[in-house]
Amino acid sequence: MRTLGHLLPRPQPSAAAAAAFSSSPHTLHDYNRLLDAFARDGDGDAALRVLRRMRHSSPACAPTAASYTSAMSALAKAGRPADAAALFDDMLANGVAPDRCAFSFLLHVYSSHLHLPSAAHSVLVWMSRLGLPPTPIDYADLVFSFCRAGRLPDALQLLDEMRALNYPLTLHSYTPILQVYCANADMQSADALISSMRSTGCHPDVVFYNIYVNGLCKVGDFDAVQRTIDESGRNGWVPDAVTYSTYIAGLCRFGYVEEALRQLEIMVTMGLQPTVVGLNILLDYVAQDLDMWAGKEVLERCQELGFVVDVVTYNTVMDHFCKKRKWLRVLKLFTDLLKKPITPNVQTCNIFISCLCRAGKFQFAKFVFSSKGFMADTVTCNILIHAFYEAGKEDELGFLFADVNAGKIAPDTITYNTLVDCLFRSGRRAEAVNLIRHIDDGYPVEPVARLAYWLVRSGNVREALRLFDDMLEKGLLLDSRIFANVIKAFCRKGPGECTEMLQLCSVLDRMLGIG
DNA sequence: ATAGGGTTAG
Repeated sequence: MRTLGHLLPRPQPSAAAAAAFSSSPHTLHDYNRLLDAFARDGDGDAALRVLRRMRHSSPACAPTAASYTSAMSALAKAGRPADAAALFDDMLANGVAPDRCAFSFLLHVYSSHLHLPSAAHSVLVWMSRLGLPPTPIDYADLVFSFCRAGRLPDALQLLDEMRALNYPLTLHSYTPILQVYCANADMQSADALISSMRSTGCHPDVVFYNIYVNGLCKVGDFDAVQRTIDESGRNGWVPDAVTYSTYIAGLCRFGYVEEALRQLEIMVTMGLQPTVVGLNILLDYVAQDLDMWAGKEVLERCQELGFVVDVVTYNTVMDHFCKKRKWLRVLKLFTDLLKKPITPNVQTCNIFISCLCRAGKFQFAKFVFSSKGFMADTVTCNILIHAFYEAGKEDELGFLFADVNAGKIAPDTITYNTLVDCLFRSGRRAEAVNLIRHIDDGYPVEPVARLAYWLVRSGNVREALRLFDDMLEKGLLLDSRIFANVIKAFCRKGPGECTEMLQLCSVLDRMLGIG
């Protein structure tokens, strides 16, 4: 293995780009088809170029609302939703009247991409006033957006407005509401929602019930799950692979692995294949309890049963072998994976690097890190720091910090936490303090809290106080997590109880600015 | 034909 270049997905050449070069569009229809293709590809720049060309070619071919909407779609798909929203303003400035689709798309961008439900709501009001009635999808988009923003009352009010306008309430408007109830483990409200829907003739479908089943699983009410599945025929829906996969994953999470495997059999005899995701969760949990690795290779068994596996399946299994210190298994899986039409992702490489470090193969880990085509990310960085410190090889980390200093890898909170822990464990107290003092964002809470813990535990209370004083002087507030760690550290010093209550109290007074 | 449903690395 000389290069890992083939590990990374290559950007696909744009079909639309090819079309653009092979034939020169002249009519509006041609241009709009081209824009549609760029929208599918998510090529925002190309779409903007087409718009410019339409305006400036001779004879000019003025873009219509449909042209702008396609270009907005291309920008949104390219991860540039703000540019998409700005293009709507361009359209207005160019005297093009937006049609219903343009408004709908703007609403979608505000609600789903920019997470601005209030802005999306004003689009809804705006288009309604212009006599362009919002579609059920627009309403569902907006309900979803309110719910995701944690604004359930606004979402419910929107449903009331729809009822007042005699607007048909679709399943898609109810689904986000159910999600909120389930996320809050409020299954009573979920039940009430379902009965009120049924009474108005809106019957939930599989997806809706799958969300409901997921909610029941989260609270561990498996009797209700079984009941829901048993009554499905009467309620006009058919459980699918996701229903069972959700059920099975839920059972696994509560440790009912035997029952999970039983449900897997039921599911297979019903002619349903587990979804990849469901299979991955199952493998993840089963691996912890049963020693099913010892016998037959699990992935081979999965393939015999015709189960579809993906990169996450491989990652999951590799990680479990790695934790069980079966290095050769991991290596075999990794090389098997490279032979398959499955593309490894960053996680695959990170699991592999983590495995190499645990196995003590630091040179190999470094080699993979610097292989062409392997893009190290923050997690890679954190794995390496932890592993090299653990092995007392921190002096060899230069290769990593070179990339961090060059801005190729951005450290995050976990990086700083890890560094604080590692520096302290290797007796480099001053370096740990220095690190935290010089982070660009300025004293991030978690690393500071960790540092405070270490300082107090190692008897350097004065050093901790100096740190807090500096923070207070800079106008920073001491987060409750910092207080919690200081208290924890003091109370850990003596067996059972805090032996230095007076000192703790005076430190807390100082932190509160009352000492 | 179209929106909404589970998962992996530190």
